[in-house]
Amino acid sequence: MVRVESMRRRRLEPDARREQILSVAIRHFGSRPYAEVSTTDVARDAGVARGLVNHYFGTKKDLYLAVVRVMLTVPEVALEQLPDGDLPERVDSIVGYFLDVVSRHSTSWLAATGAGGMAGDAEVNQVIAEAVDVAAAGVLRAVGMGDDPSPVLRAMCRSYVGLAIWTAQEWLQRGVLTRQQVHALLATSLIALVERVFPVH
Amino acid sequence: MVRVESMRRRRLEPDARREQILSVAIRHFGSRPYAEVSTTDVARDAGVARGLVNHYFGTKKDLYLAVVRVMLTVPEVALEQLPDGDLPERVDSIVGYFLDVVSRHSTSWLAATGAGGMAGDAEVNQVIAEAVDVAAAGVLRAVGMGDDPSPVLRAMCRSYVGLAIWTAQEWLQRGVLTRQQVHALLATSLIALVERVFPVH
DNA sequence: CCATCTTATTGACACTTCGCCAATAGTGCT
DNA sequence: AGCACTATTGGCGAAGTGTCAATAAGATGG
Repeated sequence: MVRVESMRRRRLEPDARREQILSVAIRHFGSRPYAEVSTTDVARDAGVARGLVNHYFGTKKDLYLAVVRVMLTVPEVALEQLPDGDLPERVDSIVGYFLDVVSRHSTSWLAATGAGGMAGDAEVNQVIAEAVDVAAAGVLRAVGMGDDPSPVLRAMCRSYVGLAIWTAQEWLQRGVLTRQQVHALLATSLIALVERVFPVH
Repeated sequence: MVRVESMRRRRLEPDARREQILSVAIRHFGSRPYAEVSTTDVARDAGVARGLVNHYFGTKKDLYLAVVRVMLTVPEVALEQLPDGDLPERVDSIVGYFLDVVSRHSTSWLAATGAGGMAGDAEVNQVIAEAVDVAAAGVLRAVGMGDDPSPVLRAMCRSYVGLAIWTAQEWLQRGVLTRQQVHALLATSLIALVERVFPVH
């Protein structure tokens, strides 16, 4: 039952060890809220003394921040793809791509955007806010208004990203909406914003 | 420096004591995330032994649940007011009322919907979900679709409530949008949903 | 192949917070 | 005044976290 590897101390390159601990932490924080994950759990599953976790990541919150950063970098790269065509097509494309990414990494993504038990903390909020900002910029680019957008426009787009996040959570956690319905809701909402709200400001 | 009242033990009716502790807890949880509030803080500010907090509310999470429940009951009653007129008027009315309530109780309300550091917890999520459900029902009633709504319709309306919450946070915390702009965004979004998404399903 | 040096890793200590419970002491009643 | 009820206290034990000197794994040089 006891792993043979744990019988003897094993020395790894700092980068490798850090990566290993991080992956274990991702698995834990992705499946249970912040308060229910102890650094002892992470250390045990990594086959490592608890002190080493602090040595590499500092405090527990710092470890969580590293985890959230990894979880949120996935959606960011997804928005780099720029579609062509008229507005409805581009909106369809960006919404579809968003739903693809979200459904593929559902558990970790839900945990990250839900800020599994650390919402309200200043640093965590900032990391999430930055990711939302990147997503909002991607949306603006997709609808053809990405060139030097005003702060107001960017703020409104952040609100739309909030709608997308909420709707995705509603979709994946409750399971009463179909993907088509979610897609329709997000697409028509975005079109309405672009046509009837953004131009005024 | 030392309060005279604390020199001598003071005996209160259970209801009164519970109410007093709860109000102190609301003030603390409303201004700081969950993890940064200790039951010792609450007990000290209430002029009471820490054990008494547990005696009245059980665990710390239970205390937080009681706080969130109080914070979220305010918006609920606000949605009971039913306006008359055509769709744009009714939408304007419900959005305006929502923004009134939110801005009036901004700090506590933001802390509650942001789940100040306890998101991901099952019980906390359920309390918030119930409040969102009530709000969604109010929105459906306001737009004249409140009679026996389908689960799909209710789910979509929960998404809209999510947009409203998110936008309100953007408005009150970042301060880049004006109230008029927030109002316009939420009103036209709701109208678009009612006219172009809800009918299909 | 052994001695030495670097540093990744450990284990324990101090501190904080939380839930629990027997002991204590207000407060009304006789 | 004395008594009974129970609101309230204070301390104990468990769990978690951050820190740091001590340890040993593995590379390096002779």
